Amino acid sequence: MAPLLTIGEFSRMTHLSVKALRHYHDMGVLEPAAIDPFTGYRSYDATQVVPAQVIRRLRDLGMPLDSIRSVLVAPDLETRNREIAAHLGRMERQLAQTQASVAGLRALLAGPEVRPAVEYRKIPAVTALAVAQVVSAADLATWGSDALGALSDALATDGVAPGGATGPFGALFPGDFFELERSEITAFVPVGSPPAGFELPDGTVRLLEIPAVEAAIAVHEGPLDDIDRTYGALGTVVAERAIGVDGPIREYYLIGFPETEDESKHRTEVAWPVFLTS
Amino acid sequence: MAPLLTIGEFSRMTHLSVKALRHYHDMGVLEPAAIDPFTGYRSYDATQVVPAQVIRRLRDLGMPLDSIRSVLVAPDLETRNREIAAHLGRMERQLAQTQASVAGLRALLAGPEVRPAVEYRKIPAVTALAVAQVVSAADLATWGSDALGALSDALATDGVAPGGATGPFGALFPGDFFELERSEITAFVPVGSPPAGFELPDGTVRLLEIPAVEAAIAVHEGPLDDIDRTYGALGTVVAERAIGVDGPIREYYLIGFPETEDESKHRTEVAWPVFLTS
DNA sequence: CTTGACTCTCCTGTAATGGGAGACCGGAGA
DNA sequence: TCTCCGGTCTCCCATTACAGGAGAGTCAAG
Repeated sequence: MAPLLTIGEFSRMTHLSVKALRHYHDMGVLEPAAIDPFTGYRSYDATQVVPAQVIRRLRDLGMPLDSIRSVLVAPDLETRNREIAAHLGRMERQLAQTQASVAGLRALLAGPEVRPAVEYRKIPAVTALAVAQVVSAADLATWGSDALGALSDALATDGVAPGGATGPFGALFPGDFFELERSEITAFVPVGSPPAGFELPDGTVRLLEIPAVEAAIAVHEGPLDDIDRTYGALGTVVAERAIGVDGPIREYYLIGFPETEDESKHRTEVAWPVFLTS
Repeated sequence: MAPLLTIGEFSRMTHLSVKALRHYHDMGVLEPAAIDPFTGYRSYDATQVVPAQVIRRLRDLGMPLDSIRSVLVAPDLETRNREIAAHLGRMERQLAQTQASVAGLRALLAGPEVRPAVEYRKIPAVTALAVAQVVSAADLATWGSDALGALSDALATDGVAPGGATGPFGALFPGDFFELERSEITAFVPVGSPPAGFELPDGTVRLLEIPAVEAAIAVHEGPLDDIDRTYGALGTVVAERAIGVDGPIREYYLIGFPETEDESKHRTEVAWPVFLTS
C-alpha cells in the first residue's frame, strides 16, 4: 500500500536531479524512506514528494540547506513560518541593496567626478558614551542601528548626561577593518563630563575618552552604501600630498536615520587621521 | 605627481579587502599599476580608485568577474551599458522567479492537498511539425518560447498545413531530462498530413510522427513553475497502482502565453506514458 | 640591529551541486 | 545460464569569489 520508488522515479516526480537527492540525503535534509543494507540503493516513499517540493521552492529562494533542514524539522507551523519570514526579510534587504547599488553605479559611471571638498582640521578630545564590538562588514548596518539604540537609551538615563549629547554620533574604524572586513568597531556619542563617581547601569555602554586628532575631513552626501566614493576621494588627496596616516578612521553621522528616512539627505563626515610629514 | 599606493592603502580607499584585490589581479580584472620585480609588491595608482569602485558595485549586483572584465575592457559606453543592461535583465528575471517561488511555496504549505484528477487514456498517433534540441533545465523557458515562435512561423507558411493546427502545442521530455536537468526536448504542433512530397523550407522544423501512447494524464492549472506539483501527484498515482513507465513524458499546452498573459489561467496537460502490468 | 607592521605565495575551505570514473545491481533476451 | 543494458552506488574533481592561515620575505622606525 506504500509503494517505494527508486531514486530515478522520485527524481522524475519531483524535478530534483538525482545528484541533488543524494546530496540532500548526505546533508540530512531529505532522508530516503529506506536504504537497502546490501546494495545501498535508496528508496523513496510517495509521501515524500511534498516535502521534496517544499525543498525545491526554498532552494529557488536561495535558502541554504542548513536553514531548510531547520524549517523542515520545525514541528509547528508557527516556527516554520517565522523561519521563512526571516529568510524573506533577508531577501528583501538584499533587493534593497541591489537597487542602491544600481543607483550608485549610475552615479559612478555618469557622474562628472564631483570630488567632495577635503579640509585639514584638528578635532579636540571629548568624553563620550561608547559601545565597542568586533563586527564584520556584512553585519555593520545591523550592528550600527543596535548600537545607536543602546547609546540613545543610555543618554536618556537620568544623571548620565545632564546636558545631553554635545555632538553628533560617531564611530571609530581601525584601519584593518577595511582590509579584513572584520574588526572591533566603536560607536560613540560625546557628552559633557558626567558627575564624578557616576556608574553606568548597563554593561555594554562605557565612558570613553576620544582623543584629539588632526585629520583630513570630507563630508559624504547620500546613502552609506556609497561612502567608498568619499573614502576614495579622501584617500587620493591624502596620498597626493604624501602625508602619513595613523589611528582609526572616524565617521560622524551628521544627518542619519534618526533625522530622516531619505538616504539621499544623509550627511556623514569622514575623518582620516593624518600627521603631516612635510 | 602620480603617487603609488600599497595594497593596504588602496584597500582602505576602496573598501575592497586585500584578498579581493589580489584575487582581482589574478583574474585580470584589476591589474596593479606596478609590480616590484624583486619583491612582488603590488602598487596601485590613485586613478584606479574609480574602476575599483565600479567593480565593487558590479559585484554587489552579483555580476561574475568574467563579465566585469568584459565590461571594463569595453571601449565605448554603449557596449558597457549593453552588458550592464543585460545583467540587470537577468536579475529582473530572477526576481520574478523568486516571487513565483514564494507564491508556489505558500500554495504548497497552506494548500489543502488538491490532487489533480488523473485519468488513463489512449492518445492517438498524429503527424506534427516539430523542433528538437538539447536543452538544459535553466534554458527551458527561453527555448520554449523560441520553439513556439518557430513552429508558428512554419504553420503560417503557405501549403505546409492546409487545415492549420489540429491540436494544441506539445512537447516531449525524455525521462532523463528531469534527472540530468539536460536532454533533448522536442516541441511540436499536430497538423493534418501535408501534401505528398512537400518540403519544409526551414532546416530546424521537421515533420514528425508522434506515436500513439497509453498514458496517465492530469491537467495542471497555473504557472509552469509549479508543474512539479502535478508531476508529483501523477507520479504518486502511477506508483500506487504499480504500473510500468515507458517513453518520454508529454506536456500539452492547452492554454499558454499565446492565449493569456495571466499565468494563473494557464492549463497544461501532463501525459505520463504507462503500460499496465496488472 | 631588532621589532612590528606589512606583504608575498601557496594551500585549504566554503555551498550546492555537476561531471565523470569505475564498480555493482537487476531484469530481459539469447 | 550468460550477457547486455540501463540504473545505481561511491569517490574524486571542478565550479565561484573569495576568507583563513602558514611560512617567509620586506620595509621603516627606534
